Amino acid sequence: MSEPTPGLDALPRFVVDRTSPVPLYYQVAQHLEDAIHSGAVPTGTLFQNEVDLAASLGLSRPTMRRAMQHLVDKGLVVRRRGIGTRVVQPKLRRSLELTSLNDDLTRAGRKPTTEVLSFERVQATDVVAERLEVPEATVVHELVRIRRADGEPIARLINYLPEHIVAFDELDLAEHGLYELIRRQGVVLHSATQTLGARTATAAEARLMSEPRGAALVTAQRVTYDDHGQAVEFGNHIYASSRYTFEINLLTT
Amino acid sequence: MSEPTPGLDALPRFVVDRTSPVPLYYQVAQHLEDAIHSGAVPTGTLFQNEVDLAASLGLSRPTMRRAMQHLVDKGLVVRRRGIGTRVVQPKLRRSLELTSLNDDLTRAGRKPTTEVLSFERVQATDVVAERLEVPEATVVHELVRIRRADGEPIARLINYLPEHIVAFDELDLAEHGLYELIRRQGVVLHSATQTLGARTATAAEARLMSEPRGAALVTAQRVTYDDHGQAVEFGNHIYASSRYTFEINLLTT
DNA sequence: CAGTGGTCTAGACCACACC
DNA sequence: GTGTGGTCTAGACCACTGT
Repeated sequence: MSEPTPGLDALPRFVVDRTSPVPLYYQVAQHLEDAIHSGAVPTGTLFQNEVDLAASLGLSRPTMRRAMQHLVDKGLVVRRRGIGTRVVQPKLRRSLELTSLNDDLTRAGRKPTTEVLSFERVQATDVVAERLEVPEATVVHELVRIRRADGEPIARLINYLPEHIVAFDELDLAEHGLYELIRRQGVVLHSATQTLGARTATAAEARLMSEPRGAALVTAQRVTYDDHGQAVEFGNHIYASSRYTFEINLLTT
Repeated sequence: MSEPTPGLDALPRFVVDRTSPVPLYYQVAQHLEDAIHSGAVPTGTLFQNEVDLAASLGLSRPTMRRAMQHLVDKGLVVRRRGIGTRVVQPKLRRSLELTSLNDDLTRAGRKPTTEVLSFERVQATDVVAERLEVPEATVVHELVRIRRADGEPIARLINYLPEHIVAFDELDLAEHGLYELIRRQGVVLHSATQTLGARTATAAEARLMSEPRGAALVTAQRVTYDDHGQAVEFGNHIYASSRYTFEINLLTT
């Protein structure tokens, strides 16, 4: 078995900034990540061992290890006892994140627009109450939006939120992602669980999404929780499958 | 703001086994995780501070911290400087993993069966070649399977694998998950990228999946990489949306 | 054997939250 | 203030890999 790139690694000059509030391990990790993504350290490269690397940067070994571990968690390198640290395919830019569709589209260089179809207070149905973990018939906010990219309909988003979460209005919603607005109120988002499926569009949905009759839609149901384990949002969404797919990257740790 | 469960935490008697090959931090993390999942340490509980906890277990603080960090990574607790470590809703049993459909079904208590429709060596089409990162028209293995649960068709799985990966036969495939067979050959799976979408079934597909004509199918395309960044598998799958959905749990860190 | 990463220790100082 | 977690150090010993 021949090594893809057996070369030892001489990292470009780099010194940490000990006056910066940014942790040293993070400065190092960031630097190495940039070097990998820029192609300066190609796939297959074997790093110097961590002891020498720590010494040459004037850091302790635990700090150096922490930087390395950060890269492992991101899937950028693989470490093996007795072998070393090797750069792997930098394919996974980011692991799965809790992103809003808004951000996804912006990142893809498209211009998302949002139309708020309705924004009302309603009594929670049994399904909504169960997901949000509130008593049935509790008053919650229901908001329905259409998200378009370059004018084309991408998704119809229906969200339910507990009353106390909502401190914004239609105007804010048309301009900002829902998560951004929630976070802005000091809510710390912690986790989410999402279910993806498919079904055929009803006639009304097809019209709304500019799709042919009977078109296949991607469906998504998502519940988001804050760091107290409280459900802060339940979403029930449909996506035009001809214009949007979900990408999921994962590590096999 | 009143605390959900203000009680300090008195952990049940527990001593680490210093003769075990299992790392101490892992023993501690496992013990705490069990305590959380069993309900012995309910949601909202505030842990003792890590210094005392370390002392009471006869461990150093870094080791205790490492155990804690493990729980944070799993989404079981939240830590805040100046506040403490709090148990959150243990909803996320496991984050997103690279599981085979086989395992998913077995875990759900259903009986998966696999029928191998074909298992041949073919020349890679341009799409397949691109995903597997091999030259066009390279010979690869193509295998087509139907996965059923309790007799009902759930998915049609089409996979392409580089020739050197395949050291198993149809019989193995009918009994074991594909990933299991790949791993058994010493291949270390590292990461995968998956795209989920939807489309309507063709007449043949509808028949195969016991679905009505024009039914919506969930589509999935997945490429799996080993720890050298080599693509080891490309899958192009369809799922009966009436019988299967994808569940995705994620942390917002 | 020599070289690698994996684990663990016993301290230190700092930033932040709450009283 | 006091108490919490966050960072960092300078060592030590071990387990695994390859020669």
